[in-house]
Amino acid sequence: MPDKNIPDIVIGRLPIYLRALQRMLAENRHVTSSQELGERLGISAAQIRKDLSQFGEFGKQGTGYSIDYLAEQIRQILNVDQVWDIAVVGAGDIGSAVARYQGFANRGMQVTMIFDNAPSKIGSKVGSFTVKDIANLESDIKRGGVKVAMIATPSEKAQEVADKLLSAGVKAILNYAPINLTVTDDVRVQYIDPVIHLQRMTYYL
Amino acid sequence: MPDKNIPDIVIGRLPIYLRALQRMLAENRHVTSSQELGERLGISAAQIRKDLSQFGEFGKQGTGYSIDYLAEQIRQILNVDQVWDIAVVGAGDIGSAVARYQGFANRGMQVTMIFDNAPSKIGSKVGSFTVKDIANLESDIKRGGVKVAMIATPSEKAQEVADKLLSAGVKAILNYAPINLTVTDDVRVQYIDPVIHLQRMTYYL
DNA sequence: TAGATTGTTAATCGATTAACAATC
DNA sequence: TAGATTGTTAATCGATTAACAATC
Repeated sequence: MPDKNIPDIVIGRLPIYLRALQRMLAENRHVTSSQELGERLGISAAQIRKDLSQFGEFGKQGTGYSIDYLAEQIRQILNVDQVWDIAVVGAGDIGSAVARYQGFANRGMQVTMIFDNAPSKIGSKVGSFTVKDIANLESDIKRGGVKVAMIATPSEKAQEVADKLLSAGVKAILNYAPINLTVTDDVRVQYIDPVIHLQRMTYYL
Repeated sequence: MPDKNIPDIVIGRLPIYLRALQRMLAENRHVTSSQELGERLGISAAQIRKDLSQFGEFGKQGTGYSIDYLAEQIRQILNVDQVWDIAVVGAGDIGSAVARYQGFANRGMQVTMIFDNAPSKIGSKVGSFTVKDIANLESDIKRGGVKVAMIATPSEKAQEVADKLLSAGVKAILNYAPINLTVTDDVRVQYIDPVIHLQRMTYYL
């Protein structure tokens, strides 16, 4: 069954499973079980088995899952058995940190370009990248065939940037600006706002 | 009813509502409705009314919600009508970006200290902060009465840092290291890993 | 008053868990 | 074989939505 409309909440857990599996591999582990994985992640074993069963049968009764094999299967499901090029828009503190971030390696992502609109930044170096002029955003992204972008501009510019990204063909946006974006429904948006996470915790303090 | 065990998923939406309300205020708006808010956020009006009704009656039939008043109520619920001091651990790209981040202002959070273990960084400046020695983490955090921290260290150090934070009395941790933390259950943890968000989107591409 | 929108109830929908036969 | 763990079904649990009386 290639695609029987999997709940998005299940898709959301797959990257978590994958990250844990890659961590286990780094610890030189080769086999795991839904129970062990669940304990590490604070998720029930039944839920992990149910989630995985949406996509196929990846385990063996009695022994569990081959970590290598399961990781590879999840990578294929998530389309991260390839490497996605990412454009970063905004070369301030956050954009620069993200462009230099080492954590994309081996996880199917790589930053390939970074844009800003400030003359003082255009042409300067951020890590190994030369900051590009945001005026060329659409043509550069189109030429590069880039489908994934991260917005790290001030809130006021974020929607405008998003509109340009869409017309350049971007289909997935990770938005660091603390504002909701309006996009066409063939485009995915995810949000990272540390304050949202922090406020969610202070309720309990 | 001060506390009838509100679902965590409801708590998780309150910061989103608050952010949208503050945005509306910045646009000089003074009244809104569950319908308008829902359209902006992609959430049903019924859900917003249901969520809010868990905490009290904040609206007026026929006219909707006073944005100012509702924002203030949500701030009180989330305990962000005060300002929480935050300790940042790790003065690399991410820790430095977070320490300098302007987005905490008026949202109940402020960074007050940043730590690292590298002699080359200790004593140097990150924004207006002088990087402190991680060796003094426990005593500095205890003395400051800090309850909220962000971890921006390499994955290998994150659990060790978390342990120290707990013994220093920290009760809420926002973890940027791509690894699951184990903590006692009086402590809240939230995670930010851009790759998790990106992989969640590439499934659909 | 007429129109609009809340707060809340009941119905629906969807997600999680428990349990177990199958089988490695 | 005996023990362990999967994949899956059915039962439970919880969250969302629809609908509407109350009322501004």
